[in-house]
Amino acid sequence: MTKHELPKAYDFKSTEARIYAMWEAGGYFQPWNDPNKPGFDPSVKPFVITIPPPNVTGELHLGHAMFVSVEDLMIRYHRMKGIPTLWVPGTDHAGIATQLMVERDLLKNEEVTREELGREEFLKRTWEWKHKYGGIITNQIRRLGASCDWTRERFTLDEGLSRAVREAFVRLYEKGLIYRGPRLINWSPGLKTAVSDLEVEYEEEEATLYYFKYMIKPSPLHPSPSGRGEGGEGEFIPVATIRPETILGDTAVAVHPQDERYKKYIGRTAIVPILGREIPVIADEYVSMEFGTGALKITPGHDPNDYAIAQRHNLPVISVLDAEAKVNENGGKYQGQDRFEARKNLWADMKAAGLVIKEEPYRTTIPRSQRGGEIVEPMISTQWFVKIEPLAKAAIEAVKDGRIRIVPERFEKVYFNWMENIKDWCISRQLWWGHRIPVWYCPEGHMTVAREDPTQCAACGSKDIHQDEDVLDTWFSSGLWPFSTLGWPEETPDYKYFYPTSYMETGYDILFFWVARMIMSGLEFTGQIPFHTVYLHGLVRDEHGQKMSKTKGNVIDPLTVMDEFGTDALRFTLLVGSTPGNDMNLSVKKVEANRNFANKLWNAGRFVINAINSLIPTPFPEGEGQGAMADYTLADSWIWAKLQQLIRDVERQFQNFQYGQAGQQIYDFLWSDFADWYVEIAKEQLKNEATKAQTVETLARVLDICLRLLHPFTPFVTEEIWGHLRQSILASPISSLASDWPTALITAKWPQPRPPEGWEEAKSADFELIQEIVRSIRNLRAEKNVTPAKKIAAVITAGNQLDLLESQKAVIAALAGLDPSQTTIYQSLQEKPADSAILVVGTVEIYLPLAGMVDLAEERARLEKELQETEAHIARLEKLLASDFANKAPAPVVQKERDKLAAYKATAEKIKAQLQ
RNA sequence: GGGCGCUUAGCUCAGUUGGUUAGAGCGUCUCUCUUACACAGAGAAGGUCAGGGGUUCGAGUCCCUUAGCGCCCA
Repeated sequence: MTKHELPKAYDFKSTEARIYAMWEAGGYFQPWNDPNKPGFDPSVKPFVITIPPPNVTGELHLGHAMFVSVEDLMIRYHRMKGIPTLWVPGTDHAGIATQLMVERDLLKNEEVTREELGREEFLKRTWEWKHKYGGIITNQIRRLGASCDWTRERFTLDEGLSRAVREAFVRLYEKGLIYRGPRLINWSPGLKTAVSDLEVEYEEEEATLYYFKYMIKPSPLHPSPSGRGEGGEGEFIPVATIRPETILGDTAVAVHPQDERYKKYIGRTAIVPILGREIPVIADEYVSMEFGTGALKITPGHDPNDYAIAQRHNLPVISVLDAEAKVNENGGKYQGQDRFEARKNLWADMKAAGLVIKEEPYRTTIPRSQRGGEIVEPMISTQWFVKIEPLAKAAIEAVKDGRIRIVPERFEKVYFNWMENIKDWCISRQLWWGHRIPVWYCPEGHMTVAREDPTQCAACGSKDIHQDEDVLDTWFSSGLWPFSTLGWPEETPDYKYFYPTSYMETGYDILFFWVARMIMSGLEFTGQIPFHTVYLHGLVRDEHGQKMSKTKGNVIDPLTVMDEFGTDALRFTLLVGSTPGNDMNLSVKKVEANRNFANKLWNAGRFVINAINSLIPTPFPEGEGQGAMADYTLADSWIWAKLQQLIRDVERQFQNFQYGQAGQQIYDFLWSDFADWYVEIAKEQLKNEATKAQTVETLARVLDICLRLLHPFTPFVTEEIWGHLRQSILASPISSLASDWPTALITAKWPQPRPPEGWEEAKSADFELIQEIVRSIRNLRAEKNVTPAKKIAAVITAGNQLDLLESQKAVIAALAGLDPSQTTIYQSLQEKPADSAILVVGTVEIYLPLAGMVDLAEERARLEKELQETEAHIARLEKLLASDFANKAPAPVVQKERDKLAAYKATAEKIKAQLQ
């Protein structure tokens, strides 16, 4: 038996990797009830989370650290409760991000573009890239302590998941819920692909509003007001636009039907500047008379609102831009020019032609690509879409009827609002990295949509078929994640047992991207909800609430933080500093404080372990130290009662998703109650052979439970200490204490509260009196600058608390720095000691003879001040109790106030007597 | 324009069925290297809980309203 000394400070660097390897090797991350193994019991309900898959080529940021911390906490909690627990890890292929990264790399290192390389070669390179860098993020997630089942790790481009994607696509197609056609979509000219509505971000920016004349074609039917010429010469409608280049695609000018200024032009013909194309002037209620000039140019090919108007009026749709956002053949002499160049040139030409009215600065929202950052161009393009309404309807229902609960609840409203206004989802992307759309075309124009790659056209049998060039939106595959990772569409044992999953935990910023789509897909494809609870955490910001960004330079790298303070410190900070759905501000200072907490825990552990090791290895008599209350000291009883309350509180907080609150309470208990009070008293109790054994046992039990409660928050340090604790106990006379403990804390049982036994309140009240006495003495010592090392004498009158104080004399003396041999306790005194400072705590009076340090006048002043405060309380409480409060408030509440009043009155009496 | 959130100590934040002296960490000030821990211990200062109104015996907590900040959707 070796009892090597533990280091003075917790060394996370030498601990974390070793502990993680131990867990993984021990198979602890796998569910104990596994449908693929013998002895499986299908009747036991599992707890399951599928990880929100990070980008395979991504690197760890605080968003990852947050979700891993929260999910690992949920998983560890349920695992310790004895529930078969599965956390499925994995990554997604992140079509755009990954493709961009590989393209950039190719250009830099080999000076080739993907087009030069060709699709097949490019994909080969991208897979190479994935194999090389794909493990980075998962290893970083391991570093966070994630207890996920790595044997079930998935990737969205895996064979199985690809089959799921195909199955999903084909099923939707067969149901008529997928269609292909030209529609106005968001085009990213930088990425040269369509993106979905969600991938466009709108930001208010400085822009220019260009005012110009839409000339009305002269007409003999409408004589000119000036009376000159054939009529109408020089007439125009003033129009304003942010994007003059779209003039090239105008197919109408619209005015409000009631607008007196322009009514007369309705039905006439306007002339597109420079191009000279003739277009109608139409009336539409949509036009706002107040905005701009009150007249609107209609460009259905490049504006969603205009597109809607065009559909109402059967206007033609003209596209004037190509895939790179350069003007196409419809743009006349501007063909080939970039959209912004064309804007400049066209405007100059219009100016020359006298069509320009003015320009003015204007603030407006500009749509930008979430990925590339360039201005997104609404364009007509042939794409694949999911007809989303029927899916959304079912998804709304699932939340409305409570089958799915969103935490915090307010996000249900956000969810409904989005779902109810949802638009068809553009799922095709003009990328190469992703799931290629399973549709083949033949020269006859037939489409073959198939689960397996076909060899001929399903309609005409032509062998001359080619697959659609596009791939699917990455979110299409991640929407299937909760079930595709479990084997769907196969009815695998995993799928049958672990699906539906339990929680979906992620940031609120991807409620729509993911959670909504997962719910829709889950209901559609599996006929079941994919999870019953959605827990949304907030975003991590810097310490002043600013969004972290590279340009601001305020990014906190979780890896750096972990290097400096340890994983547990970071996890604890993220978990305790946040509340569900609310953003949190993270500062390195906080992480440092929690590093200190881990160290505090470590040292409390060290103390307990040393105490256990100091026990003489002779077993106690049978039955001793097994809960015979009479043997326990007041402090033992108190800490035990406090601990039971803590277990109850923490359990309640976990049930309500109040993890931060739970963590805070454990922190407070460990530091303030256990370390500051109980451990200090234990030091005294350990000196006494009569109380030593029970003290060691209490220390061990309380620490054990603390470690268990804390384990989901700070898994490494707790596992490490618990291991040492267990070893020490097993090698000690109290070995029976740990006889049913497993070998690792990760699977130790979650503490169960004991029902209160009735004595708790009285013991706690007694102990609190002792605490108050100690505090008041310490307070006075500090005030009088008595050095901590100096032991002083005391005379205490205890009144009816004589027995209590006698029994706690050693405790009071030790904690307050009294000399026990010079500390005397009486029920009452005829004559009060001279030259003493006097403290009054309820009915207890404490005389501290501080020769030479007590100034009588000063003492009087101090007591008078105390009396004043006490009397203020008495006055307040008497007023309160004389009011309606006494009749209307619940009896226990009133009684509590009455008791307080009585205590204050007693104190006041004592002080008054002292002042006489 | 619609919706949501936030505003509590110098800073960052807790405070979920309303219970009457509002808490923590960091920072500040005193004292102490007391044999678990100076990544610590003991003590102190610091808040009319954004403003106004209401409900209630009682409001940081519930309702209305104003202001500032932030987010989402259009």
